[in-house]
Order: sequence, then C-alpha cells, then structure tokens
Amino acid sequence: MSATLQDVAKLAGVSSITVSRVINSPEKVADKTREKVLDAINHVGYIPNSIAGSLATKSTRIIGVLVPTITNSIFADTITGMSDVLTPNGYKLLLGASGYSLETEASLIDAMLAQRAAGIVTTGLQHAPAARTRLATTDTPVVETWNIDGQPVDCSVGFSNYRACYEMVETLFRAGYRRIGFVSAPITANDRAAQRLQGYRSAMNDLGLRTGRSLEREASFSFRAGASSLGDLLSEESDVEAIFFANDILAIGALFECQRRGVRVPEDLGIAGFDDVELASQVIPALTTVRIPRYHIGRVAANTLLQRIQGEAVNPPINDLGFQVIQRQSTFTKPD
Amino acid sequence: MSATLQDVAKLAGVSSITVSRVINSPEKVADKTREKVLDAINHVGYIPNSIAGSLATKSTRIIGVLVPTITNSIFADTITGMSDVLTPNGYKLLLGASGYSLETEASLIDAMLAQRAAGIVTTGLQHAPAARTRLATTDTPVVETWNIDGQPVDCSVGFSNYRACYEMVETLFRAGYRRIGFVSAPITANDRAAQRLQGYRSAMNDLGLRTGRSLEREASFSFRAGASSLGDLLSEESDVEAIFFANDILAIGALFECQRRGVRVPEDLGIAGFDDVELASQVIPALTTVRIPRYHIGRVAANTLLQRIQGEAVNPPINDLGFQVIQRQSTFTKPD
DNA sequence: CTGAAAGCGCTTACAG
DNA sequence: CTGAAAGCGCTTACAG
Repeated sequence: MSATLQDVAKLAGVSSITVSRVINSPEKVADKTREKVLDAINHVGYIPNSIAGSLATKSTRIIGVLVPTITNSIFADTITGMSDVLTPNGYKLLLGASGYSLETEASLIDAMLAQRAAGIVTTGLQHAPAARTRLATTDTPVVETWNIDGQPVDCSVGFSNYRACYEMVETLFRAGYRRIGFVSAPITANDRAAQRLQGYRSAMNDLGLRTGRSLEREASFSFRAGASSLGDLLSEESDVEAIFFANDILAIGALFECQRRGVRVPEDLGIAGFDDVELASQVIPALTTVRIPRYHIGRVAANTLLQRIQGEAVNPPINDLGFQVIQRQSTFTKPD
Repeated sequence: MSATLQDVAKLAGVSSITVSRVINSPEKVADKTREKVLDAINHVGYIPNSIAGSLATKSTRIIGVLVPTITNSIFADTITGMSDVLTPNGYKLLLGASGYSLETEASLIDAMLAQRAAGIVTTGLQHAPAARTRLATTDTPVVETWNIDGQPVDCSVGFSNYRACYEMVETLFRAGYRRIGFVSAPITANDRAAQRLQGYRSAMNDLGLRTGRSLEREASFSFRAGASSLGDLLSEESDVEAIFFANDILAIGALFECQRRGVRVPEDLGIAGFDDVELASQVIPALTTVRIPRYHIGRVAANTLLQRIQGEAVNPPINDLGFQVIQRQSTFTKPD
C-alpha cells in the first residue's frame, strides 16, 4: 500500500541506504542528492516504517506507562510531566491502565516488553510476583513512581506516602485535634494507599491517641463516596474532631456533605485531604492537605528513564521528591 | 539479549514456525509438541517480539489516540472508554497530547502513521491542512471525536457543541434570563470551543437578546480562571443576569468566587456550565450544565475503529451521541 | 501435524 | 559521498 524506502530510492535514482541517510543523518548526504531524495519523498508521500526501523536497530522510541486509572487527575498530571519531557525527545507513550488489578498490570507489562518498549514506568512498587521477576530480569529500564518506601526493581521516583500521612496527623495533633478519623482509599493492589493508612495509624499510636476500626473507613475515589463515608463515621463516632481523607476528592465530597448537614468546618469538625489538587485551594473553606509534586514526578521519572536508556547509572536509585503539608481553613491551625 | 523464537525452537527440538504456532494458534499443534514448546518458552523466559511479528504480518495492535491535553478529566473519561473496549481486544493505546497545537498534532499523526497504528482517534475535526491530507490519504482508519458539526475525514463520534450551547441559552431564556454572558474556552485549534461560542451567539440573536464583546470573555481551563472571568464580566456588565461557562471547571470556579463576594446564586446571578463532571452535581448550589456522554464517546469510537479495521463500512459515518441540558440549583428553573 | 524457503522494510557494517 | 550484502525476528504460503 504505502510507499517504501525502495520506491523512493527508485524514483530518486539512488540506493535505498541513501534515502535512509537523508532521513536519519542528512548531513552525510550531498546537497544535490538530498534534494532529489526529499523531492521523491514528498512526491510519493513517504512515511518511514518505524516498525522495520526498530527491528533493524533493535530499539524503539516507545515508553510503556502503567497507571492504575486515567480517570484520576493526579496520574494525568504525572503523565503530562512525562509527555512533556519524552515527546520532544522523540519518544511516544504507550499507555496502560491496570484498573488496580495486579493481574492486568502483569499482562500489560508483558505486552510492553513484547513491544520492546525502550523503558517502562509503573505506578507504585507493588506488582504480581511474576511481573516483578519479568521487570527484574529484562534489561529494559524501569522506573517506579509515586512510592519510595520499598526496594525498587531498578529505580524509583516519588515520596513517602507513609511519612506524609504521619506528618499530617502530627500537624492535626499540634492544632489540638485528638480524636482523628481516617478515610482510606481501597488498599487492594495499591501500596500507596496501604502506606498512607499505616502512616496514620503509626502517628496516632506514637502520639498516644485512640485508634480502632470505628475511626477508619474505606471509600472509592469519588465526591459521593467521601460524603457517605463522612456520614458513616459521624454516626458511629459522633465526637470525632477531625477526619483525614486519603485524597482531596474524598475530603471535598465530605466538605460538601458537611455544608448540607449544617456541620460547620472547622468549628464543628476539621477536614484534611491529600494531593492538593487545584480545587483544594478554591473550595470554601479551603482544604488543609498534603501537596504532592505530581507533575514533577512525571518529569523526573522521564529524565531518569532517559538516563537509564543511555546506559547511565542512576544515583541514588531512590529519588525522594518530598511533600508538603498545607494548612488551610478546613482545620484549626496552631502556629509553632 | 532476550531469547528469540529460534532459541526456543532449538531447545524444544522443533522448527521456529512450530513455536510460532504454539503462540498464535495452539490448536494446530499436537498436544505433546505444544507442551514441549511451552516448557521451553517458560524455561528461557521467552517474550515474543511483536515488532518482528508486525513487520511480517504488516499489522499492529496499536491505536494512536490524540487529545489536546491529558490534564482534563473529560478526555480522561473518553480515553478510559476506549481503553475498556480496546484492551480486551489486544490493542494498546499510543497516546499523544497536542497541547492545543495543530502543528504538534500533525507531527504526532506522522509519528503514529510511522508506527503503522492500526487506527487513529483524534479529538475534534480541525487539523492542520497537511495533517488532514495525510489522514485522508492513508488507509489507516480514522475516527474523529467530540464533534459532529463538519465533514469527517473518515467517520466521527460525538455531539453538536453548537446545538448544546444553543439549547442551554434557550433553557436559560425560558427560565426568564435575558442578559446572558458567556465565558468561552480559548478557541485556537479548538473547533469544539469555537462552535460552543457560535451556539451561544446564534441563540442570543435568534431570541432577540443583546450580544456583544462586553458580554463575552475567554478563559483558560482552571477554577481560578473561572473566578477571575466572573470578576471581569461583572465589573463591565453589572446587570448581567446569568453567565454560561463553556466548561464546568470555569463555572465552578465562578461559583466559589460568588460565594467569596457574597453574590447569591441563583438569586443574584445564574451560573451554568458544560460537561456535567461529577463535581457539578456535588457542589452547592448544584450546577446547571450540559451532560456529555464522555465515556460513551470513547467506547463508541473504539468500536467504530474496530469495525473499520475489520474492513467494514461504518454507516452513518457521523455518529451523534447527543447531550442533555441538566437544570440544577445554580439557575432559576421554569418547568415547561 | 510439521517444516524449509522467502519476505516484511528497514539499518549496520563494510567497501570503494 | 554512495552502495551491495546481510540481517533484525518474526509469519505467510506452500509442501509433504
């Protein structure tokens, strides 16, 4: 169907390798020849077949990117960061959504390796055992993101979900809160969520505060789920003083529910979130939360991958980009 | 580096074509042979090279997906819809973000054609002339989404942005609003935004309402931009009765700004949005908006592409999935 | 049910 | 500066 290098070569009266040079290293070709070839390329509307090119060079410019879901703007920010670095370098993103299933992730990893991706980016450090083995065995560079608490297969870029939650609880404690509830994201196939929950529990214990099942809830990723988990928690623990939600969407859903119920925030109840999405600073009252360098994680992950693809070592293999607790109007504040 | 079909074949004591059969059509191979080969595959950790496979079959299972930006949950929903249909069919998504640049889009299209994508999905009908020619000339199936007002290169799946805005203005008119402002998204390289603006203008004219520059603003995609465009508009048109925003994010940003300024919604000012994101129904007052089948657009686009890849004709080539004006508390309502 | 030959469309190395 | 030969790792079509 579409024209090949051969067709162009014939038309231009040169060999196919010369056409290849015009495309890949034009400076090595005489001006006159180059012009002849470029004319022929335009004339037949030649589009190089990068499949054939990849087979010959044994390399691709494709990066496999694995996220749990695309319908969550926090991962979208990270993907944008990667795209902004990789696209100008001629790389394309092969996107896979695991749907928080380790099995799906494993089969996507195999598909990306089959595609001979130049590199792979995962979300989190948790993988199916077979998938982890695959990643460890292949010589394809792998960067794991959004988590640094654990041993990466190759290298990792992110922050400590555990520490971030721990520090938020400390911040709430300093502001005077004692009875603090926590609404977690589902922790299945989500090491980040599991570690956030652990961070909350550890901090509560270390501060000598009461913990227990009745102060904890799990909610899927939606405003509605945040609203109903608030209702749940309040009905069982009516004297809870603050609720810390594992993400801003849940927290903001709860904020709206408070408004509907006439619960004053922060006077009657403190609300804290996690992520610092744009909405968090715009909602009224503005949300106390943890700021995560989502976009930056994407950029750094991409640059790390580029380094590894060039065969450079990455030191240190674990890259902590940090986080920042942001206190706003949804909780009381104690300046210290 | 990694094992090839040959390596597996040697180990299993068969020819490479037999290994190929075990992978692609196992039922054609004798049970004993298949087992021997599968053992060999597991033993060397063989991962098929789909680059080589694609070159031989002259086909790939890659779909090129072009969106303006990933950091907008509305496109994320559409991508998820596509992924949900394509992944189970063995297709992978090659994602390209044009950043609302027709030039970038054009070069991404070339890259996807070079990758010999099995199909291409674009957002909108507007492309650089050269890109449109490429799309029209190639025999790669192309589905254009989010817009049906115009001639598709191949086929389109979406709704009429023009009609949707037209009907929202009619709805506001019926509810008693006369002085209606409009805040548009930037219309550069965005035919959907341009047609939304046109829909507003046409409806205003047809209803005999005053229009003009002072009733219109343009704002980038953020809550903050929505808030400041509200301020802008109110300062120049203090007696505006309702403002229609080209997307929910802008509208909700404006809603918060009203709360800060003590402008009561809908008593002092009506606010309407576009998209019906989850937040629109949760925010207080809940937002009047236009519901778009974002996820469904993705699914239908994917199925259309699958049809076209199988060589079937798509009839009709323009698939109108419709929209729905949803009246909520942010505007007055007149039941009719 | 299994295999030997040819080919997909490029690039790598080697000549000249 | 330009080219002929070989090869990348698969699959297609043809035999047997």
